[in-house]
Amino acid sequence: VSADKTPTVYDVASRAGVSIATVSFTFRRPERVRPATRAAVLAAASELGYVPNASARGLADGRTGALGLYAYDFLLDAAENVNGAGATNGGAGGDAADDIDAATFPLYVDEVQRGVELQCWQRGYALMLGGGSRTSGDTVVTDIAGRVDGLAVFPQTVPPDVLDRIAGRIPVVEVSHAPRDDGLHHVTVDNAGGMRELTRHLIREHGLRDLLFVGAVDSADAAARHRGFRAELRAAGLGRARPAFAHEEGARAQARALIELLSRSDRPEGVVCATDLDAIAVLDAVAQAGLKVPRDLAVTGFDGILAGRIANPPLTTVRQPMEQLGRAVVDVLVEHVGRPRAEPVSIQLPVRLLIRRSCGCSGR
Amino acid sequence: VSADKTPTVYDVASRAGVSIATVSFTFRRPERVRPATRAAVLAAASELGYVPNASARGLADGRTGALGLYAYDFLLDAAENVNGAGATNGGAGGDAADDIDAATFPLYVDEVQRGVELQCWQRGYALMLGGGSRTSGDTVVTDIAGRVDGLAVFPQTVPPDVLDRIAGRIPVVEVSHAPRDDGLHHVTVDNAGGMRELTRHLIREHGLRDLLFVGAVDSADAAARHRGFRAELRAAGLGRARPAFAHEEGARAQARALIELLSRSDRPEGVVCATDLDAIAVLDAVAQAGLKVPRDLAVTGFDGILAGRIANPPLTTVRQPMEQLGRAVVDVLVEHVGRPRAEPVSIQLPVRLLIRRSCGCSGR
DNA sequence: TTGAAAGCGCTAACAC
DNA sequence: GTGTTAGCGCTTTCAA
Repeated sequence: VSADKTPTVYDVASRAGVSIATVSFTFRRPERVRPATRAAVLAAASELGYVPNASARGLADGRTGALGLYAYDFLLDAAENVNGAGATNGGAGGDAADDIDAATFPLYVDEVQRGVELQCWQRGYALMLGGGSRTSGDTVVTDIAGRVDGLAVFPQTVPPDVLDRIAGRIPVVEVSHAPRDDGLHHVTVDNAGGMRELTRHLIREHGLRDLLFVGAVDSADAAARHRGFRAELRAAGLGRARPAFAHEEGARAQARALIELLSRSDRPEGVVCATDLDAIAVLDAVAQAGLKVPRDLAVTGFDGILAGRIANPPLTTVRQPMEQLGRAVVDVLVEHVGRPRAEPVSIQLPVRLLIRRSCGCSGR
Repeated sequence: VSADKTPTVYDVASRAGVSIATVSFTFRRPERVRPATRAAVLAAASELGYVPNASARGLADGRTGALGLYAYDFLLDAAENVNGAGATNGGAGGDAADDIDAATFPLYVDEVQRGVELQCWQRGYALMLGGGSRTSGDTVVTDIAGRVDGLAVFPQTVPPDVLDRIAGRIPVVEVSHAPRDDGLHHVTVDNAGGMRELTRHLIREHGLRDLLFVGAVDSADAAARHRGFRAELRAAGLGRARPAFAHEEGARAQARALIELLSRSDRPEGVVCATDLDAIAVLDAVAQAGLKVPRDLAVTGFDGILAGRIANPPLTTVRQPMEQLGRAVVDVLVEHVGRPRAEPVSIQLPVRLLIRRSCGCSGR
């Protein structure tokens, strides 16, 4: 029944005895084709095993019907970092090598990605996932930008000028980043507010006064959290906070420094971390320093990833609505398809305090 | 500097004072262009903010540079099913509503997908994720098939005739399905062998003789597991096994029936499940029947998902190398790009027994 | 080394 | 309601 080449509209048309326009209409605007004709076309298509070529379609109508998410090498990075941190902590312990490692998956980005996927299906879009590594340069993100109607990127993942160029072509949203005047759309969460609430909990409910902030504040998100932390200290009259602790020399060096710090008699009463992953590393350091959480000090995270929940003790943290974040990203993109340089939109989602046990509460 | 339309090769060419062919060559075969010319083109491209149109490229050279993974509505389905089963079991318990639910994510498919992603990046391909729901019909999968150079699908996700049609156009691999004569590539694991090993463990190490198999055997995978189970019983001289237990009326009905069955005095000594998710549901039923695992009976799973590891007690199971599976899928696809009707390839990956506590062992 | 030109498969005016 | 036809932006012979 079939030729050797993959069938096109022309093949279907000639087999059905109609023009290619009619074939096209049959698929795009069925109601404009007489039922009998439509049936004939469909029959021919099915007999030939016709599969429309999306490239051709995209070229012709200027839309691809897909949204893009640039994943960078977060996944690979994450795996390395976590291993480096020696995160064998966590109540679940480590199974044999090839068992799933909750400290690696799912992470924050994975949950956001899931939200993006779900919402894409719902809005009738396909999702183009692109992944780069540090070595792949800008070609990958540009490449995926060339194949979608809208693109989502995580911050610090793509050079600003590259993003700007892409934003001139399709809508771009920067996930999880405070609005800034870069012509991109932004979807983020209330980092500062969440951190204030968490810090307040530590101060009011647990009477802690000497708190240390741990984690790099190199991203806008982390900076906002640090800001919220300090603001709340100030509000409580605890102005003279220790400087934020972070070690650039890598996870191992940071761990050592942390252990050293915690072993001193003037160790803080609580450690407030920029992320759950940071907190899990701290939990590890605390254990290595021969101390117990929350007995000897409180430790808190930020994000609400699974690893924090199965950590030992379970991490008190601030939960980000990651799936919602992902869904919101898609909504913004879909709303702006075809209008690349439209007025940038900013959405901020609320966060929620998740009281577990690492702060000293007796909850779960 | 810029016009209002997104720049094309023509714009770049005219700005650089060359032909479009030279622009194209500059990107595709830089070595064939004189350095000075190349530099001029690159400069023009960058000034204009040129982003190549992937649709046009795909149309012209017949390749999209992307691989596809059709996800169906596994994710949505899973969420529903699990909730329906009332799987509030598991040691981690349930946090507030918007916390992550380990019984929902990551599941088997999520881990495989992750392997697919990782390997796609590595091989220089983008990944097109398509998701359908029962209502979306075949259009979605056909649509994504039309935009990629190779497609991976989970079994029972796409009607055979649709798959066959697609396979005539691009290579298709059916993930996690025993080879069958359908012209598709297959990547699967040693389901029967893994289940035999697990069953043997129960019989030899724990002296169990009255084992019940729980779970639908409607998929080839599950069928292979059931086969392995029975084979091992037979080998141990325990031929008269109970019939496999599964309830079509939905998770709730199955739970009720299970509780009823377990409450009887002639309850089995062990329940061998087709999947971890099944096992977690059984754990739940056991608890509701007022019994304790493994004291009153053993329960085992299959897959090795995270939820089983943080279940209470931790699930003894057979771990599938899911990430590897995903990577293998990509490799097969990449190897066959451009050769849709090539000889089908079959790959079977080994599995590994994961002894935890639900079988009665004292391990972790 | 570079340019001219012929498509790739489909969509959407526009004409009939 | 259906057919004709002009592109969509890029790749790739083939000539120059």
